[in-house]
Amino acid sequence: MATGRTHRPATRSRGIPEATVARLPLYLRALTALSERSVPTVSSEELATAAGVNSAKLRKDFSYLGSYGTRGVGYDVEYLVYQISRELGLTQDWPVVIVGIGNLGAALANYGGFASRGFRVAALIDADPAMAGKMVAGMPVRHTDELEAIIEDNGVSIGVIATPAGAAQQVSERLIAAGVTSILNFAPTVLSVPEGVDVRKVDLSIELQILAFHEQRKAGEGAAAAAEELTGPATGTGAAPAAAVVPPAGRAAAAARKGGPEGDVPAVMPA
Amino acid sequence: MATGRTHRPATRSRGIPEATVARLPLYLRALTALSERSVPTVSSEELATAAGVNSAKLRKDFSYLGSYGTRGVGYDVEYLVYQISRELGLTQDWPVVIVGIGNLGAALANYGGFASRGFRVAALIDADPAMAGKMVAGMPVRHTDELEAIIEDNGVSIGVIATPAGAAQQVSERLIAAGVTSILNFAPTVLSVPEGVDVRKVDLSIELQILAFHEQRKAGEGAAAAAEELTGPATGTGAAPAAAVVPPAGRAAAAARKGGPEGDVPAVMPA
DNA sequence: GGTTGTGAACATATTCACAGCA
DNA sequence: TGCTGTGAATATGTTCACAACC
Repeated sequence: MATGRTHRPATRSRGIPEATVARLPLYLRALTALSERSVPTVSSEELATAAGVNSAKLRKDFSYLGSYGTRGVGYDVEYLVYQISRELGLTQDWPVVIVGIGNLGAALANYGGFASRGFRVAALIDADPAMAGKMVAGMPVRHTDELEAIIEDNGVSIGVIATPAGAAQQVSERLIAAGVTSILNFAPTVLSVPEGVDVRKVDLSIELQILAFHEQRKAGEGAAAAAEELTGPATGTGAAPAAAVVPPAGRAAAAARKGGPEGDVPAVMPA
Repeated sequence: MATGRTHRPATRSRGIPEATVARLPLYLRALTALSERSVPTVSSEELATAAGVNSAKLRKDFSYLGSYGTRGVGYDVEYLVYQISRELGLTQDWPVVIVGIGNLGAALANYGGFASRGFRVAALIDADPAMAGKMVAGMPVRHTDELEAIIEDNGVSIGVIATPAGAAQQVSERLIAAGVTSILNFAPTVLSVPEGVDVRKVDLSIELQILAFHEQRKAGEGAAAAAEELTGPATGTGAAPAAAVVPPAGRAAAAARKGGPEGDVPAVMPA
């Protein structure tokens, strides 16, 4: 997901595991809710439930930050909120720009969670001259021509791309050239960026496809097992020399058998 | 991420690794682009570059699907498109409902990739009576009262939640009661759902926080290393009995030293 | 020669289970 | 007694490197 920042020596235990980092915001949200209800302390069990993880994982995650709990008691809510915020870099606030103010860009601009926790929308930018000057979420939309100036003037290091796929790569290049080093990409494209720039992507259709995969499994249950029988015992733990799951002759047959309900299934078979 | 579907025997090698499933849509997209350019075959190296992964990983991923390549040649693009589509369950089309037609819901409804690859928006649903009947993305918005009927009539098994956080849990319960078994949740809440229901979440502020974490690291570089010196050698591979990284006395000091630039840093320390 | 498919090595992440401390 | 913090065990994921094959 993150593109740059990959081949660090890894030895020397510096740094928190990526999987842990990805969960810290979850804990922070749960803790903030507790804090608002003035709950003073919380056990790993309770907090884990609220965050939707299991308690051993949570304790291990926290252990990477340091020993912030009290045995027999639990964690001090306020203190933990502070420590996690600090770890995530949310005690400073980060100006961000949103590029591409269509439906999605507007939704992001209006998103409350944006402004609250450490982030501030510095500018909304769109390539359409007709959009320039229009107010969205209480801010004027600015034209792409100003992109570089906006980033430099505001010291923006995080950019959000909500443009159509075709524009995303070029936008990312301009953002990076102007000083942005982290990008959140909503466009359905693989961005290619230089070493040291982090990219995270959010992709609706990928998420849906993953759900469809599991959904299909649920529906298939017995059917899938039956199909498996046809092709041999699926090589348990890999004992046999791993014959292809579907033998070459069976490929075309299997594909042909399955005439998709939609007309868009390619009928092309390999030569 | 996926909530249900966790404790399957795991033995017996059934199924494709989750990490692989998550990349299949990426490959599919890259392959579709090649297909549109009428490229007949592609090597693992080329395809991996297009999808933004490395080629060994891609080959291993494909090996879980079966032996679909030709040594010395590469993969047949059309054939692979078909195989991956089938594996993901995209040869059938999935009716989905979008609940919560605010800015985000509208953005999702308008999202092209939605309709194209195997998914069809069956209905847009909103709780606001004033929204009912309004046209969004060429479809009339329908009121929440109709939710159950819509799901049953259309055989919807995938629901997208784009409501405010407060409404999400209740909406998910109604969706599930009506027959939905997969949910894509855009609301910043942990949904609690019964066994067998898959939930994936997309959360803007989590993504931003993860970026901020890395961004802070970049800025801190030397500073972080220096801070580390103050607290001891960070227990290499865990030889010492793992003393707390910051000793109890140092905690308050460390926290106090770091006066956040913003005024919203909680000054509360644990008793 | 070129490229796949995959064991084996390595790396990361999760879970267990319990010692250690309040 | 209750709950944290963490080694050790396990599970999952990635990468290497090369035999098998076209």
